[in-house]
Amino acid sequence: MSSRVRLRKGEGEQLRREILDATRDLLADLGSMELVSIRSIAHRVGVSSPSIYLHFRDKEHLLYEVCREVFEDFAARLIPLFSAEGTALERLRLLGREYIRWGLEHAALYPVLFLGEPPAAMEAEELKGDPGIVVLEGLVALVRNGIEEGAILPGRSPEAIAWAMWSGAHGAVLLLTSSLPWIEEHLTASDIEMDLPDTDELIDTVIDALSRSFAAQPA
Amino acid sequence: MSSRVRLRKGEGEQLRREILDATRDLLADLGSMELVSIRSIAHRVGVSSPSIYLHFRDKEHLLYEVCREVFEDFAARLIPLFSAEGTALERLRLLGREYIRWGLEHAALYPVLFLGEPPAAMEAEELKGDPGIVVLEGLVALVRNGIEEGAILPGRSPEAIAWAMWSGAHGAVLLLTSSLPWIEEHLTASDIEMDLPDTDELIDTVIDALSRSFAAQPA
DNA sequence: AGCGATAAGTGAACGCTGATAAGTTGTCGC
DNA sequence: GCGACAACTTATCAGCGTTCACTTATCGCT
Repeated sequence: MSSRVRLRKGEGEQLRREILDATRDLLADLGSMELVSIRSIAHRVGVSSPSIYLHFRDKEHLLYEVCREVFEDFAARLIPLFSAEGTALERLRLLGREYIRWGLEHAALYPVLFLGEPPAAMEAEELKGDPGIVVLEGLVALVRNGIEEGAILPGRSPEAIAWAMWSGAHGAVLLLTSSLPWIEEHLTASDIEMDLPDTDELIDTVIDALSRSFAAQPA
Repeated sequence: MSSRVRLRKGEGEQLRREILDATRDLLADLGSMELVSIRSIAHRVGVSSPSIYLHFRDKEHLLYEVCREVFEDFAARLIPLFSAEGTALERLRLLGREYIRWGLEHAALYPVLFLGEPPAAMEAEELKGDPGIVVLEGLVALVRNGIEEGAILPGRSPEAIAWAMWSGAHGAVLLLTSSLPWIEEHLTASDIEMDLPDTDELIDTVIDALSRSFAAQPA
């Protein structure tokens, strides 16, 4: 309850920014959309809860906007790799690694970004420049490129190959951030004997598996 | 509000079963734990909401119990495949396919089962026979087996390979059930041009990618 | 048959949530 | 200095998970 001073007459947009920042921070702290309440956001900003609704239609839109901003960072990290050096396959490996790394760094936000869907009341226009879609398009293009230049085996559609790679990276991020931690914890609590994979080795294995199997010539 | 008749004195456990069934059905209908309220469960069973608490400590435990029952079905479908015919690699392929198929069939429950964690107040003992853990152990054992019999390339730990395969299947199920549907819908709504993968081809591609890349001899 | 014990279930309430409507207050242009 | 409007608050609503105190029906026992 920072007891903000009321903004001057044309400066209402500043509150919008403060709300977005506070929401992003709370989301990263608590790791789940449900735990972030409108009231807690308002409290952190130092404002009453209905003030949120002066700038966002509802909680869903606010969270989507936050996600979209974080997605911009995601896109900024991945898009340069589309034109990195090396063969298309090497660029795919880089991309996969960076994707997983980014996902692990943003463990709390990743599920919100990649498992939820955009608000139902979202107009198609707003979704147009969605950074996630842009990266996906780039990935498919990169695979298509790899097939054309002979680095990737033909036979499968570029979309299937791209989505298969996405599947591997997506699954790895989610297993590492959501399943592995509690399995690890509960194994030590009970007396079940079970070895768990090393994070880095799992990442290497996923990347290797996906890239090797599509490579035109065995590495 | 079916206005149930009150059960006789030793028959209280029947309500427990009715609650579990109603919860499973509601969960499959609505596809999210948050949308299933204690009150809606109670209403469907025809009982007042505090009655739920006569049989379950809280919502989390109730949902975990439902998940655990569904997990039993999951385990029942997968465990036979551990001892199916063919090489370890062929069994892994079967397993991967069945895993994804099961996930797609239980699209609403899959995220609840595989993304949430068990209740914090769960005692280690209760988690002991968790069917998910059993299947995971079987998967690792199968990979270890495959390495020993020379069907799977050594060099990576069995845990890393097993979890890499899990990653691919996990990611494929989640992408197919959560991302692909709304991407598809929003693409047609806006005028973005983008091809999407065919479901069956994506599954084939993921399974092929993961199994081929670990195979000792190229298929 | 009647009574005490207990299982089965309910009604009302608490503090939380997202959201809305109506009201207040500060600030700007004229 | 006054009207208009932007910025923001207070009060409120319905619904959520959960708890407590209460009722009611059934059982075993004398």
